[in-house]
Amino acid sequence: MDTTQRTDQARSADRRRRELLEAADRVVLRDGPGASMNAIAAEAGITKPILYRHFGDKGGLYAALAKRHTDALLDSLRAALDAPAERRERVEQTLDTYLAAIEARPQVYRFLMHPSEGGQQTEGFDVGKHSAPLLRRMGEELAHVIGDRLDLGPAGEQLARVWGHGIVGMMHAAGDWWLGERPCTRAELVRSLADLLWGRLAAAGDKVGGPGF
Amino acid sequence: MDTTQRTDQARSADRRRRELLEAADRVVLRDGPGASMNAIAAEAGITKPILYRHFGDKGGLYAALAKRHTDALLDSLRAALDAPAERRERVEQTLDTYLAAIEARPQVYRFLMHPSEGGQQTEGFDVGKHSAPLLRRMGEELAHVIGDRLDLGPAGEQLARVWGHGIVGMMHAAGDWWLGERPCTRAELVRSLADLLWGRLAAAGDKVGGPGF
DNA sequence: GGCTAATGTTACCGTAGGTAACACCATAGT
DNA sequence: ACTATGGTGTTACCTACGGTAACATTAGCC
Repeated sequence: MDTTQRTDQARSADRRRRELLEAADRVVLRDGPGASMNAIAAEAGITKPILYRHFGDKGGLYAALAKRHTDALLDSLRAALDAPAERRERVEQTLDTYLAAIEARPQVYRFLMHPSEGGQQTEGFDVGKHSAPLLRRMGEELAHVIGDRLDLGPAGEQLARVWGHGIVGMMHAAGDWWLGERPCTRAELVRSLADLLWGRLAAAGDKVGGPGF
Repeated sequence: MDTTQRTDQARSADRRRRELLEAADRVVLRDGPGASMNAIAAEAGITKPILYRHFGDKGGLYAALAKRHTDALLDSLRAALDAPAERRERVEQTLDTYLAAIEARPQVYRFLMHPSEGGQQTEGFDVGKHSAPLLRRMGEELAHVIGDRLDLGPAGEQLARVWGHGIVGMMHAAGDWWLGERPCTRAELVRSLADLLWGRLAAAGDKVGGPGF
């Protein structure tokens, strides 16, 4: 039958695709985001044109690769965001989940955050099109949760989006810096960031003798 | 004399270097971060090897280019950070200064934030080495200001650093998203972010009937 | 058997980063 | 005046990578 045939083919192609993605994963984890298509093909035991048939171009491959990890991380974050606990606890859990993930697999993190892509064709200057999609997705996700659960008045929807992206950016930048310098434990970092979100910056006192802040 | 000679040569080389950087600037602003060394050389009216003699490699050129813009932006931010006003006002001024800068010249911003470099030589996986240096420098700068002026107790130094990088990340991510979607005015964005830093997330009430947050 | 289609290959192209080797021209030293 | 030096500039080349065209090979279906 036509449909079963197409289904079979699709299933086979999907399996192959998964295998290729796993090979690509290994190479990217080993060689970093600069991994070449040749290297990936070699790891998969095949040659370049096959990769191109499956993924179109390097951007396609990397997008597929990123989607897997992004989805996985987003699932973890959703779980933390939905845990039954009070707000502060939940915020800390979410921060910790993210930081634990990037700590456990810095290569994956680096790959996701530094796409280094951006086909430079004719487009005039599409800022925003090139930012790491993971950050955007996390920001939107968080915005959704905030907007759903918090009563923020008339402009609450917009406020939630700003906060979603802002908090994600805070988490990301702090995590990136922390991963590089390791100046404190993960728990301390989580506490510090939660303190920041809880307004401790605004509440802190000026240093005696200082010019004030 | 030897010294005067070397000074003369150095002065000439410096002038040339500045000219080359200005040409590179024009090309990068026109063609985006993917601008080729050939294109830059052509714009400067010379050929590639000269660029390489002056800057070593593309990373060197881009680093020099980035340093100019980064220094300029940091100066603006320092001014806002040092303005005579109360804390909230100063925070808003700083946020606004940054956002006005990226709004005025998105190409420069895009270039600074997306180095897209990372010479893929043998290095094993230096996470943090590849993050945009601008973010790091802004984070350190802010950390310094916070640590200098706020009384944050015994672990204040470390807290200030976390907050510095965190706040800069928040500003960056929110700005990046805002620049792409333009969902509100700059002033509204500034207010929303300042509200977030002032603990409004922690203070907001749960939505009626929701699962709480 | 013969058609189609997927899977695989080799061999190639264009472009970009980077370099080697050579030419030009000023100035300094003798 | 004649050379040596050092900066400026060139052409021509190498390598590596993304991407593609054209050609084998094998499997299933009529």
